[in-house]
Amino acid sequence: MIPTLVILLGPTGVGKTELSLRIAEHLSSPIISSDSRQLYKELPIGTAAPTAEQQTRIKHYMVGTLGLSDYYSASNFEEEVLSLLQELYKTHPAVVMTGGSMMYIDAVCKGIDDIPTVTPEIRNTLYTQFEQEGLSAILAELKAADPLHYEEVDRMNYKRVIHAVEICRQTGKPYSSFRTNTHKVRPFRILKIGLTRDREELCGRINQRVDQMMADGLLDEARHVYPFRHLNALNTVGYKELFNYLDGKWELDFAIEKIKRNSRVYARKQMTWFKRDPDIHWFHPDEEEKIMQLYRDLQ
RNA sequence: GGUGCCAUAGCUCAGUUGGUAGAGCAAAGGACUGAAAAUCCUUGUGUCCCUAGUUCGAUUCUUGGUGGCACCA
Repeated sequence: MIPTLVILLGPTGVGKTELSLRIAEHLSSPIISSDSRQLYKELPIGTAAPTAEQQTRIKHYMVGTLGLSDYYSASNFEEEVLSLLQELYKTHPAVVMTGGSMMYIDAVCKGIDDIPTVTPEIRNTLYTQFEQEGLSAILAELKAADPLHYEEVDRMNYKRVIHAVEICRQTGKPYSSFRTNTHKVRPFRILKIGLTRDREELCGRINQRVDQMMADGLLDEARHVYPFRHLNALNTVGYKELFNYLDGKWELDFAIEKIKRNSRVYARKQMTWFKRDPDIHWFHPDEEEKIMQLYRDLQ
């Protein structure tokens, strides 16, 4: 009997958490979060992480496990979730995973190439160079060290360009030589459930949820992590806007409006990513019965 | 009531020495392999507030309105 990974995915605010609890109850399954920001234990409100009450109802994994300055990546997530699943499948025929971090989901489903982790020294050196000399010098280095990737990469996207050069410097080999583009085979079945709502409905929910977060104390949460605001973990919708308020640059109402807008922008980006995945079965979050039926049909 | 300033894309504004206009944000679409709620790319026709004039031609100058803001009463 091949175990199943039931993945509930969709844009932020669509209603994944609520539905995941019910689906997990039907399947007697724990829940793995595939959300790159719910991992941080200091951000429960702004990331709409499952509440203590919800976590009592269903055992959750990959929530609140990291400190803000901990290094983490999609590859770490892949590795951690795969070994977690191996354990869970000993006692559960199906496990639910839910969250909207597109790349993390893909890392679990397809795997990502084995690329070394960049040392902080190399990263810092390159970013200093980027600030002083601009991107063109780094692009020139990439062209020499990895002409193949130079042709392929989005040369306007400094993060991608710099990362490729980081790998070249660190390994002495071209970045492209690490990219095998292979789709790893998993020892479990994957059922991808996409949740969607029409735009107006989704926007309404996002706005309402942001107001609720503020009522729940998001501002205090942001204030609490404010000293660490330059960390990547805090380059996050809901926090970066409130930091501008705390810096005295924005009015509070304006910051809240921005959080709503940026959440909508994020939701759209998520949909762009998900749309191209033909394996996703799309449902409205209310269609719990249909989703369960699809699961049963697969067994 | 008087004087001055302003009225341009959904929003904030730039600009046209008179030849019907452009940035940022938003919006829409897209990319995405170890920082991904990140990062990046593409897409801008709008009675240039209304009216009358000057002019070959006015969104741009002039007259008179209307609305907003500021100051003076």
